[in-house]
Amino acid sequence: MESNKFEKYNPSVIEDKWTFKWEEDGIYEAKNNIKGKENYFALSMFPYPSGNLHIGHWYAFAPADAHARFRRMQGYNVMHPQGFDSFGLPAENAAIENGINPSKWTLENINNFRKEFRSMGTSYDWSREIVTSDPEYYKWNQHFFLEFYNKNLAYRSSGLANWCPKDQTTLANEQVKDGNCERCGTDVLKKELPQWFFRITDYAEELLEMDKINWPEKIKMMQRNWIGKSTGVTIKFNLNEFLIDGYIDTFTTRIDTIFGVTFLVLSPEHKLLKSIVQDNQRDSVYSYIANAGRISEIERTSTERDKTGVFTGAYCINPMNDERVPIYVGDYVLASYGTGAVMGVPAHDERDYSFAEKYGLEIRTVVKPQDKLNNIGKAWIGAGNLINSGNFNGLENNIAKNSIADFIEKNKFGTRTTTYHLRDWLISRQRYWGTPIPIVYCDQCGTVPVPFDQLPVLLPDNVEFNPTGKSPLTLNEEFLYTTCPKCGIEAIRETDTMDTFVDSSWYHFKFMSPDSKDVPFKSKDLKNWAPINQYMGGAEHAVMHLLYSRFFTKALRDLQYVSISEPYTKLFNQGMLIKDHKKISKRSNPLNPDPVIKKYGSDTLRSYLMFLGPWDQGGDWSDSGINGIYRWLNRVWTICISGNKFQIDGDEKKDENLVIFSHKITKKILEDMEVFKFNTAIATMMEYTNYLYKIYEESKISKKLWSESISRLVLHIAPIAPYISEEIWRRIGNNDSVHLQNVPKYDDLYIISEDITLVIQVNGKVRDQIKVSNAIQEDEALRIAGESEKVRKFLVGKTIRKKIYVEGKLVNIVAN
RNA sequence: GCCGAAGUGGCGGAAUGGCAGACGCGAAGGUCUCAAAAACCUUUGAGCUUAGCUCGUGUGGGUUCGACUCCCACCUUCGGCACCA
Repeated sequence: MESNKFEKYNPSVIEDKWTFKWEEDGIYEAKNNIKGKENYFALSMFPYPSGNLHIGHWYAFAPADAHARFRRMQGYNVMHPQGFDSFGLPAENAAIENGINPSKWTLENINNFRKEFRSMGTSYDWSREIVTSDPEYYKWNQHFFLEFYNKNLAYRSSGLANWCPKDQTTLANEQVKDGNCERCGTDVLKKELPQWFFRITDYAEELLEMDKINWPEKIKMMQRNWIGKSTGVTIKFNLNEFLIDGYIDTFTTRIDTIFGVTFLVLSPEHKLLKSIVQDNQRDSVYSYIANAGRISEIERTSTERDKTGVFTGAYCINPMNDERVPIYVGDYVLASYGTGAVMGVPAHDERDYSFAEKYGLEIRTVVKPQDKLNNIGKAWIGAGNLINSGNFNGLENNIAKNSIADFIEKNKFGTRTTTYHLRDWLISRQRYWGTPIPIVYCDQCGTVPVPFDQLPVLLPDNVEFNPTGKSPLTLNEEFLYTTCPKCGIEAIRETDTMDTFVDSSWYHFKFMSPDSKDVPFKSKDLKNWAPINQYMGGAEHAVMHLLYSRFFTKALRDLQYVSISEPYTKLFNQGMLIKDHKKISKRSNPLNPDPVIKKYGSDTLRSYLMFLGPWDQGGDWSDSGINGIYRWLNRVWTICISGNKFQIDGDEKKDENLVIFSHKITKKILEDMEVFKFNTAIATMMEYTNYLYKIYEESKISKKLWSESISRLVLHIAPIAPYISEEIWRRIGNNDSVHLQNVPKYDDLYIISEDITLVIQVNGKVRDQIKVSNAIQEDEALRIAGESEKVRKFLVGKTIRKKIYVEGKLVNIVAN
């Protein structure tokens, strides 16, 4: 046994110690202002407290924390807060299944999460914590709801809503994926219900403006597609023959094909349908409508399904040529888009084509295909010149679009129109665990908003959970019955609660002003912190949370609560962590961090997750790979802790090489950390460790340089592995936390070395490498290259055609 | 069907016009040990007539002195959207 054997790296001891100490010293609590420092708000999308943190959570939060720590060490005054998006279905489902109180269940989970977040080594400022199910928080949801209501940004409307039969609630359009409930995957149905909406469509145009935000192009594209702007013409088809002063509006982007209309199709929900249907068709039309209401959304919108429809017996008039056009009902036409009615142009629209083919309707070509082969057996949707189109014959169809639109507007047949795929945000949920909507219904006064000074409308505690499709709050008489704020007679409350995406639409502002009680946030705080400098989270929120948040910010701006238009200046989306080719999830592919932490410690787990690959592309977990990181941290520990065996004066050449290398790795690491390339930053730290390890074994370096190099290494590691770096930092003689230090510096003077390696190629293949001075000139380089024996070998019997010189890098001799 | 991203050793990945495979895992051999583990050292893309050479970044073409990198076409995988008129 060695007598002077140094202490071994023991993660569990040092990690517990520093978690406690950091908390005690409050080193991560953000001051609103620090002289000479720029504020920096780094935010991870806050979690739903679902039980315990799994490694998927670690993958989302640990690299984000490392980046915030890096910014702090760059000298920013960083705020990196955390909170809990704690309203939502799982709590209520747990209550239904196991009889646990949702509030209790939620608070227990939050306690787990807090504890586990601490053991992750996060630098969160817990003094700003947010819990959305806390009345102190959700009263502001109600407050904003009322402000929206007063500004006509919130309204109640009856109509067909997306209905999830399993979760027993309505859903917003954004929360239906492929016709399934985004949460549970159940087929979504349509249900007629009065529901509350936020008028997000008022902001459709502004939401399309994304030039000023630094977000991944992918997310911007998804939002653009979701908003789905299209421009065209709404044109009226006269119904006088059947309905006095009646007409049907249809929206089209292809007004150039107006002369090709041979039928009209109304959606089964179209409001004029029942007034125009003729007696001999009434039975079949009514049974068709009834049937359309029964089938699920996925079935109805499946592109594979045959187009079906029924003739109504009625006709309308095409204003452009006064032709009589038969009107059908067909469920391939959606009530929710455009006007809920389409003009059928089978020759130039694939859907209309298959409908016409099925029902034997005329297919009239009005745009002549440039390539005649393309007109066989399907619709021609390409460009061409107009035929069969009256005065517009011969025009190129894209030009005709304009001319016909002008003509239509001049003759008042219709108007140019812009439509959007985006629908208003349905926020009513027929569930308990959410923010009560602050509205009272009075027989005398109608819909009455709860006055601001009566907020919050508290969510009652004792409620029967009985998922019947009615909000559980309807069963709580104490909640349900109230008096009208206006006239004082008995009235009932709105019993639906708000979509939990309302909670997360403005939470970032509350972090800036956590103590504000009388107003949601103080303008001074907003001035200090808004907008968020760096937002980090998954791409699954592209058209939900991230869209709602942008809308909310703009609405709050127009209500003069905030002065910014975009909440998140920069956005980074991490990829997905997979294991065995499957997504890691609590149920199907679990990966529990506890045994990993027990065996290796938090630092190793954090570092490994960042080392797996580029954060934005996701990672592939392997149980054996983590060994490498653990070995690395042990090596770091060894070279830093194991005492002073170095000479006062080192070897001059070795010292110089180490200095050069040190500055090089710092440059590389700083560049990589800046843009979230943790994997290559760690690889560089490993290279540096390996280099130092060799020196450590030889012991031939000056003492001063050695200790500088060790410090440099520890400072670089600090954001990635906060515990081991803190422990080493203190042990090598520092009194302040490593996390309050500045990142190491580099100087290009050291990086540009005097010698460079000149690569010499013959016909593009490397044949020699020669060390030369970095001041070398072209003619000198070419001469040296030509003299190389290795190069000459490949030039025998050949004629040199060309010589290429890339400054300071390479010579290529072309010969044949 | 449409839009987007990606495809590199046994594996995760690096290199974005100039030495392909950094860094790590795994594997093989060695040192230490009674032994094992750990640790450390060496080797590790394939092939060949092995001081060296040839081939090699999904497939096929192209641009270039030079291509993983740029252009065209295709294949595969993964995301998103999908009867949006």
